[in-house]
Amino acid sequence: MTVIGRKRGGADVPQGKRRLIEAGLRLAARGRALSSLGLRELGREAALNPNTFYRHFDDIDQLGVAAIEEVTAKLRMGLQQVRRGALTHADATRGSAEYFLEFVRRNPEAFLVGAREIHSGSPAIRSALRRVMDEIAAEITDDLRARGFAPTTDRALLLEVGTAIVDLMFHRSPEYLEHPSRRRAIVDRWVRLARILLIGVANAGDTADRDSPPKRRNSLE
Amino acid sequence: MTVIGRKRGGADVPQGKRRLIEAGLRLAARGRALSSLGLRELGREAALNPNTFYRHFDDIDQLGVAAIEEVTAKLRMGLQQVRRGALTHADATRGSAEYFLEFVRRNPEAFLVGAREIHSGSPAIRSALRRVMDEIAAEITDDLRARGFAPTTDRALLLEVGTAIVDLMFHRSPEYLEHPSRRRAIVDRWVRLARILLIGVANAGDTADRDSPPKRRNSLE
DNA sequence: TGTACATCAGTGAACGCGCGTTCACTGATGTAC
DNA sequence: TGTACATCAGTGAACGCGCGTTCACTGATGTAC
Repeated sequence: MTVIGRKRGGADVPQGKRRLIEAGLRLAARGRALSSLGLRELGREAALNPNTFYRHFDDIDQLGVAAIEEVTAKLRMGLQQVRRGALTHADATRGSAEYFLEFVRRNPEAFLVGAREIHSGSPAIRSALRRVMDEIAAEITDDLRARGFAPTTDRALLLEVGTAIVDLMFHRSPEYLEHPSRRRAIVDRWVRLARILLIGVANAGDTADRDSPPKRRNSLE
Repeated sequence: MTVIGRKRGGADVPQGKRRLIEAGLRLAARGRALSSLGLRELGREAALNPNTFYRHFDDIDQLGVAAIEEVTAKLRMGLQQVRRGALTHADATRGSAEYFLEFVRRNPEAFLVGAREIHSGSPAIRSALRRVMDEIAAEITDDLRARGFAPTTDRALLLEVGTAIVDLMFHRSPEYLEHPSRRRAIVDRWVRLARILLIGVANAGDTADRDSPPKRRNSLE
């Protein structure tokens, strides 16, 4: 009641702004860079007057940042949901891969854009994306720890491995989305690599800072 | 002498075409997608008449493909050169990382564009990039083999690990280029991850197709 | 409860500019005989 | 060796179109008193 500058009872983001953001994601998912979208093009896609854009943004980069923040918020929420159900019964490696993929499948559009903008976008866009990726990596790491995996290994090292797993999956996810027939093989490969990384870190944790070549440790060969 | 359609005694690529390609790389390295470059803009950057473009290309995508093929050819050549010198004396892991980085440092422009276009570009661009990356991975794999690393491990699995290493380095290379002060730390991280992958594959090669969780194998913990 | 005012999302017309593209041209190099 | 012709990279002027941006407007919602 005494809140100032907050109109329309709680609907924080105006409809037109939402539609422009969604239009941006839709267009960018077709293969275009977010920053290369025209603002008349956006207006058309959103079925809005071209200059409605200026009510909400100063330029397209600003819309890009807003769009990515939508995406990452969505991802973070989706992850929380899926995680509770999927992770209770399954081995950690395959479980991690699959909850990630469930999200990818459910948000192909957002994901194609995200995977693309991680290297292209403005600093703001990139840091928003890195933030979620690091968050997922941290979740994987904590999950492993909670399951008693490699208890003597340095947590920082485990986190690096988690980050590597996320990076590998993230960068290959467009391939996953674009070739449904190869999905099985791609997932198998992810699982294999994740397992190798985990075996590696469990066996190498205590020598990771030394300079001896890895072949010295092939005791099982 | 009897070659038809081959004029000007061997100078295959006309000067203007070269200048346009180089202008494209230069502009794209500043952060723009190759496909978003204007062709008048290219003409300006190349100090050429705008429509000289049409002498050599039908559209900007075609220039993009030509540019990427230049880059990858350069990379392939650079790799061969650097490799001979660098790989004869050094442990395989660090050596591999460093010859890669030497190339990155010497061709920052081409590399920033490459890392960006791997997810954005046209199918032709992407497959050209994947080709070099797979080639590098194969070189790493063969190198490991030649050094007698993990002789009983399936070559295909070793190749997957090599590919993962290349992917990780490739995707993080813009970060490497953009933050000179963090270079040491980034390289150290690459080396650590590569070593973990190699230890992992050496220890896990024979169980990679089974479903047992990795923690069962922590015999060294 | 009513009235007057403020705020703000969205509209429609209009601007000037740079863009992609086409055209007919020039001049240099290579080829035929 | 000379002459006539073909090829092709690069030029300069011109076109019409769509773009980003500005402006003054409308109409709905919220606020003051």
